[in-house]
Amino acid sequence: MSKKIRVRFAPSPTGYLHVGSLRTVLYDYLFAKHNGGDFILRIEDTDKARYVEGSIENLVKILDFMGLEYSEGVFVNQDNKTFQKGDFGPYIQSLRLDIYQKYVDELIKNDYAYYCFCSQERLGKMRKNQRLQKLAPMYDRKCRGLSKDEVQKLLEEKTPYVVRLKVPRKGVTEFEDLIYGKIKIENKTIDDQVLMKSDGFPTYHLASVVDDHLMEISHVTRAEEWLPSTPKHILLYKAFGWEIPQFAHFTLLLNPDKSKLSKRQGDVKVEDYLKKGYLKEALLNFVLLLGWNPKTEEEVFSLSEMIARFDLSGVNKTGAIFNTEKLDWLNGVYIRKMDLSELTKLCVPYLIEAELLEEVGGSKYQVLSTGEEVDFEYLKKIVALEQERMKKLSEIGESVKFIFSEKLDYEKELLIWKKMTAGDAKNNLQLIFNELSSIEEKDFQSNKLQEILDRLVEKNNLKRGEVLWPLRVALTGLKGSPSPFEVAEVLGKEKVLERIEFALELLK
RNA sequence: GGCCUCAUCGUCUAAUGGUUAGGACGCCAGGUUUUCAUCCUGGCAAUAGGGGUUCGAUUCCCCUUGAGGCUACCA
Repeated sequence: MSKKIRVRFAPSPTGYLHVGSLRTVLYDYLFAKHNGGDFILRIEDTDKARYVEGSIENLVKILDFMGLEYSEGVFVNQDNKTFQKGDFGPYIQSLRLDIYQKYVDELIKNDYAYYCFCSQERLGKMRKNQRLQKLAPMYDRKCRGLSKDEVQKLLEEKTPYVVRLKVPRKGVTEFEDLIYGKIKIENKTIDDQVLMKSDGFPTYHLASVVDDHLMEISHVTRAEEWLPSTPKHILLYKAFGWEIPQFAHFTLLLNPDKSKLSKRQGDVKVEDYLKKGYLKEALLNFVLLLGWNPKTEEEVFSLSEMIARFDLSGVNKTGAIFNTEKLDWLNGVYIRKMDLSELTKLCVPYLIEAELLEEVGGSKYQVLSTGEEVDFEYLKKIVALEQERMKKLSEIGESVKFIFSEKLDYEKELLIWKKMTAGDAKNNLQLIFNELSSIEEKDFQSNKLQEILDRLVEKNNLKRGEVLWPLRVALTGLKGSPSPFEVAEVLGKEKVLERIEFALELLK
């Protein structure tokens, strides 16, 4: 019977969720769920200076929105206050200071760690010199040789100190990474890492090892940047006499110039992408594929399909450039697949933001340009016009603006199709106008209008384009748009006739 | 500088000793369509370089080159 798989996502509350972290959480989550394990959220806030107010709440909210549900960790209640749950105490490191203190004392007692009283100033000078001499900057271990009495004296004098790991000077530390394979590092190249800072907070290294052990994490999963410090962690597990968990390091997401994905070269916040109108499904699916493949040619996966299919053997060792071209395509795929009501719900905020509508309550909306009141059902029809061509939700305002306009603005030449003359266009529009005038409002439906106009084309021995192009332009004012039948249905008889009259006027 | 890691089309990737090096996005061309989009068909496009090992290397080994990460009392 193998040990229960327990995986944690352990972000620092520095303000927002990075898209790279989104991929890491996704992999964490999928790995845990695929193996029937536990998925846990732990907040690593051991750096007071970098803490950003509200970021824990924000993080929890976004994981929740993404559907990446965890069973232990930090939850946010309705008053927006955090609380913890689980068998292993608080999952916020700043609330666990006494625990780390206890373990650090144990380390010192057993001679695996030591007090260091060196000032930051001395350390800085030391490193500068090392650099000048082309040496690797490393702590020179000055305090490692302090006698018990000396330490005692300095402690009594209240000299500020940190606690450092006593790294063996000989030997090799190695481990088997689940993604990278065997990693070997000579101990002499490992620095005597600070474990406890002078403010009484642990460093990442200590806190994560202690917590991963205490929370019974079976697989330590994190980004590649942690690969070089893993031997330090192994040394800690050994010093404590603890079982060493499995490690899996995931590659970084990259800028187009292949450096670590950063703010300077584009958006990195998950919320930025959500705001732009990317669907969570598309975003998840996209980051999934940035470093994992199913070994088949499938590419579109729902969350539950991902859980069923994900395994570490499909995870790559090469960092992937975060290039959103494919994300745009995937987003379109998901938009087209989406239920129309759902899609419309998501589009409404963008229509409001584009200042086309205003919510008046009771799922009624007011059209700002005309003052008309419309309902949700009507908005569904409008969204349906664009469902096939939309790449991002944020495009909806611009692309359906023509529906809401009181008066279209276009060049009259646009009404003329191919080799037609202005006169032809005018005649044809007149024919259409006459025909549509005689139709009842209730028959203003896409398929009926299509029949009627097809008949009109045939009767007058015209080409379809000679009728449909001028009509479409008259109704939309656009070079590219949905078909005139669909637009006419949405617009209704009165507006259709108005717009045709307006076009006829232009062609005079 | 030291340590660690990585290297297939522009991008995401498949192929772990034998394939015309496959797919997807993007791009180009054609078809469908009144237009745009969708959809369909086709095309362009890659094993960083050099040595080995082998009958045979994208694949295994070495070197070079390139790229990235780490090198904090940040995570």
